[in-house]
Amino acid sequence: MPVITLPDGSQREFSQAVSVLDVAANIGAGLAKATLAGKVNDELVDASFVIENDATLAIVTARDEEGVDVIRHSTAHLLAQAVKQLFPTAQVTIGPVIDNGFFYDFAFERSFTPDDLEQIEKKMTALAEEAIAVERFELSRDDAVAFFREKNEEYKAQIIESIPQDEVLSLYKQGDFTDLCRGPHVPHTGSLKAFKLTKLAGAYWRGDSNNEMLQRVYGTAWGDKKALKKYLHRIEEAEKRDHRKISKALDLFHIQEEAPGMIFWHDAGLSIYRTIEQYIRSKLQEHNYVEVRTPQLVDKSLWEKSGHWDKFHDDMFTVESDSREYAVKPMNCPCHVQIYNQGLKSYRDLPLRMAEFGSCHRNEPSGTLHGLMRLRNFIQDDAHIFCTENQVQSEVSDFIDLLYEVYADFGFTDIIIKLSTRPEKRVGSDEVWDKSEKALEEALNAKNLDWDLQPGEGAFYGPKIEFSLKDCLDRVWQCGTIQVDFSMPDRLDAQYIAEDGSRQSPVMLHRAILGSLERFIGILIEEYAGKFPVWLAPTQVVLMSITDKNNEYVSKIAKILQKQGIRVKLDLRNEKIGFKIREHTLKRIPYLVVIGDKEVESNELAVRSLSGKNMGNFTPGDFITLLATNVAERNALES
RNA sequence: GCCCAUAUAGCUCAGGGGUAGAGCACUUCCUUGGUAAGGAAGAGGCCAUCGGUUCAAUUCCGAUUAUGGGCUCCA
Repeated sequence: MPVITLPDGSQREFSQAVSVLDVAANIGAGLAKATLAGKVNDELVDASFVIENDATLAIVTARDEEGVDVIRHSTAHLLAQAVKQLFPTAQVTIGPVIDNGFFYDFAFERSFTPDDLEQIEKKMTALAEEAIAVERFELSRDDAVAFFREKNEEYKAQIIESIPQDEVLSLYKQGDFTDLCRGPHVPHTGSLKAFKLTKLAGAYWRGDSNNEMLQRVYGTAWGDKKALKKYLHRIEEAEKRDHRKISKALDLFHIQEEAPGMIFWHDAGLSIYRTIEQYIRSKLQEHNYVEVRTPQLVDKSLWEKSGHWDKFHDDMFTVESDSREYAVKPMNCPCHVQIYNQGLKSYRDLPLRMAEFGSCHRNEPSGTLHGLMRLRNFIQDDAHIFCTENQVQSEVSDFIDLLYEVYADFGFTDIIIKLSTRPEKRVGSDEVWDKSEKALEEALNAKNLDWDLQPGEGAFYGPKIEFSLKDCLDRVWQCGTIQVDFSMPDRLDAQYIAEDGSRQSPVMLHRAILGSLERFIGILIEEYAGKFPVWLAPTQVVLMSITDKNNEYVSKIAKILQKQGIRVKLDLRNEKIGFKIREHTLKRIPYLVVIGDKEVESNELAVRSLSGKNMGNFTPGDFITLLATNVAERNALES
């Protein structure tokens, strides 16, 4: 006689064991129809799950986030069923739920084409309309292996073989298609009404690049058509923020075939670049860093000594000259140690914080290049902190504070933090790794920050914290980082004289706030959709004359503004004012100033914001104050 | 590096086995116009590169390079 407690606290008593669906039907026919799954005692189960004893139950429908995930998972199965029907020799592998959708990986003798994708989607729609029942059953591990081997599903069999033998596995059968799955799933395919296959891609079997490549089909699925449409629209809007598109429109930079992965910065783009660089420089000064500059080409022997050659020589550019081999620097740290090594250092010199806007080249694999986000040549706001072991914790802590201060100035609040610990291939003793990992972890915890652990993802010389930001399509890019390194100073003979007169190796902290300036600018462009705040905008003001009679006054005002360091452009063309406004609005200029006879007469400026608001007339002095305030406070543009 | 797709005017894109198309931008002329496109005329292309098929290739096929979407990698 189970008593079922519903989320609103009400209870229903049944005279015998009941399924989730039974309870839903008992509440109402409409709810029964909408039921996708249930949550019994907080555990997600199928709608067919039978409740024997007293339990709490929440009916899961497409209105619940979990319900939508069930739909996504079931749509992945629907995709696999459709593929198997259209291409019987294709083999299924895995098909998990991801953000906003799902994917399924297949092995097939030929590549799927975009036409296939259309066909598959049509077949899926047809199968969904049939409302095929989805039924769960169980098999022992060995029976499950035999089951899939018999169906020529070698990949599936292999997956199951890696599961412990004593486990009982659940399988889901819908018509002629059966898949291994933990579930839960929708009761029948008729619950799948709003999905779309989005892209084809390659993916390695078991995520290992030594394995063969499978074909991955991505899709999105939602509770109803409206939600699907909303999502597709959102993606469309996000794509408009793509930094490559905006940069073309705003004339910020270009890349060309002769220099893949390297940026030709145009004047407007470089203006943003330099504003950021200057800003960081002022922060470094505030936090007692020194700035240095080191060579682009350094003899191979230094990279051998630092350990980079061993691990990364394939990814380094080299130059030969006078029978010597040089490497174009992929990072700045070994060079910074060379500066540190000039002159004997005392513990009194530590911590020594050495910064460089260092231009680095890395021969990244061709398939990884991505606009400004992943390049072969980039400049980091790099620095190395040489300190004693006892100073590590406070240096890490101070750095995190500095990083948050800077990110806040750029308007970023959604910062993803990951702590990466020792990889398999590494240098240094376990004792040293223990110590460094603990130092990072404690610094994070002391600040109550949310972070994820990435075991085995650390650099070869030490653990690291990564600070990542998202682009317009929610792809995550690492920007800031701090890495503890007990090894390199030793390898490159860095030392200091301790209080007791002994020679000690300093600890080195590798750290960057923005990371690659290029990448950071890419993210900024997408974050702001090109509408840069005044302090960053390449052109802050455009002065426009109504007729050429006003040109002389406009030029005079321009000189006054320029003298205050304001980035001004003139538009004295023989065009209508509406035309000029449109053009500069499309160029995302923060302030447009209209100057006609009235303004010349009153010695004023008619100011219009990028958002189209008429801000009224200003005296030149008041307008300068307005700009100066916005720059000083790093205000975002008003919307 | 691997899988798939793409490459036509400065930009965004259409086209198609036999003189190459549009819109915007550009140039010239007219227009001096008060808050998101005034009008007219003109110029602009080795259709990414290299091969192959063909009487004929920008179009079909192959390779290369680059870009885009993923996968792997990212000191």
